[in-house]
Amino acid sequence: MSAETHPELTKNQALVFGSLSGAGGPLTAYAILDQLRDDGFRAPLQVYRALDKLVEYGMVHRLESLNAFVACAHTGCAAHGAAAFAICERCGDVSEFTPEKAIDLLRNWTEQQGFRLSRTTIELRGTCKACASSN
Amino acid sequence: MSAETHPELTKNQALVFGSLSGAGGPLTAYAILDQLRDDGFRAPLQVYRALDKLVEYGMVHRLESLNAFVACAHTGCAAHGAAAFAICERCGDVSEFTPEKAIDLLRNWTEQQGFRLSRTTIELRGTCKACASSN
DNA sequence: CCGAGGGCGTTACTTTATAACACAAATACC
DNA sequence: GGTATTTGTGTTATAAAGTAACGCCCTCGG
Ligand SMILES: [Zn+2]
Ligand SMILES: [Zn+2]
Ligand SMILES: [Zn+2]
Ligand SMILES: [Zn+2]
Repeated sequence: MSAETHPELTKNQALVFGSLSGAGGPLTAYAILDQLRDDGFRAPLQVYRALDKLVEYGMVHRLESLNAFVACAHTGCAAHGAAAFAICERCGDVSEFTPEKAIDLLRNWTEQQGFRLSRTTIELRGTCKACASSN
Repeated sequence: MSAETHPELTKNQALVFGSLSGAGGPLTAYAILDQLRDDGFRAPLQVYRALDKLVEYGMVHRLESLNAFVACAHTGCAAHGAAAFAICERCGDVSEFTPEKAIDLLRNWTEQQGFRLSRTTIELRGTCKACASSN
């Protein structure tokens, strides 16, 4: 897994990305730091610096409502400008999807307002199917 | 100003809401705290507790990508289940709007997934018209 | 060789948010 | 009225998330 079409990650970036990919879900910066203590990580900045780059490359998304980060589910999200996330408040599961039409509508609104859009955050909170049935 | 159709605010809730309404834009919890020192506020919890209720009542929205709070622009947002925000990264201006269609599309997606939606966060970052023209 | 830029490591710090405990006021119930 | 329950409150202390500032080491293009 992980056919890297990536811009040459540095060692720290690769470690952080590995940690996030392996997690199969969102992690906070401090959780990543703890995971990487054995690899020589000592301070939050080491994590944040790597995360900044990974987000810039579209390989990692920041979940604003969770103060956490998650590996992109699409092996490189640079393609689709924006993504959306459904976050289960029961089990913590996060599904990334790409609601193109909804995003188009939002972009249309911004254009009509003369607002120059640079980043779109869409996060849905609720209960996932599994958790809803195991009521 | 402010035709109160409100669920009987307590003193602290009213103070916090007043502070936010008067600001004409988003404030962090700590900024509110500073504004209310003279009214007897001493600790963040006093602000956060009031904010929790105000958000619950739909009178205040939390801007996740800003860690800040803003008074609802529609004199009671309980009506429309979800709102969206365009946030100018230059001047900090925030416009609240209600992209019903986009929200419907998102809700449809969740329903198809069996995801029970409870809260929707839509935040658009970019440059507002005024700031974009005064390049 | 040298200078610029990028990544790195470290210390210290700021900002944002909660836990825990105790008391007061309102509400509900008999 | 008296008593339980809930809701709001004030305070101290602490946790969690994010950044500033500094100096070092590379590497790349002169
Ligand atoms: Zn993605
Ligand atoms: Zn779940
Ligand atoms: Zn609103
Ligand atoms: Zn602006």
